[in-house]
Amino acid sequence: MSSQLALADLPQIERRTLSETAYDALSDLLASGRLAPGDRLSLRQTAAALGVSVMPIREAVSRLVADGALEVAPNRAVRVPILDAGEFRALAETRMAIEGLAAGRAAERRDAAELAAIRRAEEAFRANAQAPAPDGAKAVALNRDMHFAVYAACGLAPMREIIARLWLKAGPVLNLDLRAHPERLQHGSALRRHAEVLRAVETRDATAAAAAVAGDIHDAADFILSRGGLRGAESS
Amino acid sequence: MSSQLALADLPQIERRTLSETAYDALSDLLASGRLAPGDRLSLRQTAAALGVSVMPIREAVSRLVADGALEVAPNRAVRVPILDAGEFRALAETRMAIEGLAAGRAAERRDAAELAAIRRAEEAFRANAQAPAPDGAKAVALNRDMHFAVYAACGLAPMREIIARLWLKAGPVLNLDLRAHPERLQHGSALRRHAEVLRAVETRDATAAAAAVAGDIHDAADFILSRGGLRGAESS
DNA sequence: CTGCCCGAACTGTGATCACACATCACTAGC
DNA sequence: GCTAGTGATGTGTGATCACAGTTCGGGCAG
Repeated sequence: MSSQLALADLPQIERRTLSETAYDALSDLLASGRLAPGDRLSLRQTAAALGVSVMPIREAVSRLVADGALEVAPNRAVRVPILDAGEFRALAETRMAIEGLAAGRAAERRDAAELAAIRRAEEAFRANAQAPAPDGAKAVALNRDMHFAVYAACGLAPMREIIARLWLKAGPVLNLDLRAHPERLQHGSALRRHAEVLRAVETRDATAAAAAVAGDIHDAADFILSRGGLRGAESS
Repeated sequence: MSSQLALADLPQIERRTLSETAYDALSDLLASGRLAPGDRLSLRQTAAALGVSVMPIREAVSRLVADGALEVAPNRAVRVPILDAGEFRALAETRMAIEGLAAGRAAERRDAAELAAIRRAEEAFRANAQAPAPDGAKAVALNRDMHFAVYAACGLAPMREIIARLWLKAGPVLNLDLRAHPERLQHGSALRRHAEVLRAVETRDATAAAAAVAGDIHDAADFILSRGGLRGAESS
């Protein structure tokens, strides 16, 4: 029957639950640094803000708590975790190890299309950073795009999920600062590190790619730590 | 006041929500392989089995879904994911990379107490495996204890959480088989690999520790893949 | 003016109900 | 006899209500 052909062209109707939408919305807030460490979150208030009942919010929040991106205090208050210097350092070291691993694999296995995507992401980040007035919020998103363009080429889906979760935990600490002071993009090392990553991926140099990504993470973490905004922080 | 001293000795009352308890119960079922890939899970039935309402179960299940330990089919049915050969291989490779990393760090940083704990875990696993009639369920638990005794010595809390999540995803596939055929413990390579891990940690040989853990994971994954129980599986 | 205390408002947790949808057995129609 | 439609049953999802606990501010006593 000809109708079969017409039906085959129909796009699948996407079935998203409100919980997923709420999870995405809160994730975005956390990853972009619009929720700062220590900020409290009320189920009812966020439910009202998103125009839904508390149920979808509960599920979204409980997932984020499981990810470590949010925490429930013994008082049962939900808030963005405040990392002390030691926890932040451990998180940064974990990221350096795992994201370095992923970048190394990406350098070895990437194909032409993936390389092109990484190159585009690097260019976009550079264009914004070198602009007369860099956009902090945009820089956060473009930085994320650049990193995940690399990790997408590593060929391991579980690895990408793990890294996404790590970013959820580190996002509030890292990006709050970047949003507030986008000018450090121009003097910071991110630009140079990204160029190193791109070059290593181009030449299939796994060791260099891992070192460049680890260096990028290390520099950013060092900057945050030296600024001393964390509880119990001491420089280096 | 002397009552202050007496009060200080009181252990903290643990405030566990029903959701957490349910999560632990389901995690245990998954990690030990008592829930097999493809098994369906009904919220109402499990709620009745645990003697609670569906609410705590919903939160527990949604967390496990977020971890990838469960999945909701487009039909909205909750079930244990059925990994095809490619997915299983990617998961195994990710585990080899990350758990190898953790083992390497553990070998470098372990202190005497951690070494002793690892040694005890290795002995316990060996004792059960070399018994006339090895206990499959016990072997699963002891194998887990051995691995996590090593990872606990790596000094990075986020790394341990990541590995725990990976085990949740791989558990049903790996341990279902081991529970059914515990006799392969006697001929399998797990015993030898564990001894290699212990030796490497004793001598602080990071490279050897990483290789031994990766080898252990590789051998188990290879065995599962060669057995061909996975969709789209071909040997090696 | 300062300290304590009590109560109102809010928090997350859990139970219960309502709803749209999927599945499957069964039956009426070809 | 076989297919398509129909109903009952069970599913996850979402809303609403009830409750114990916390927090915070206003008012009373010192």
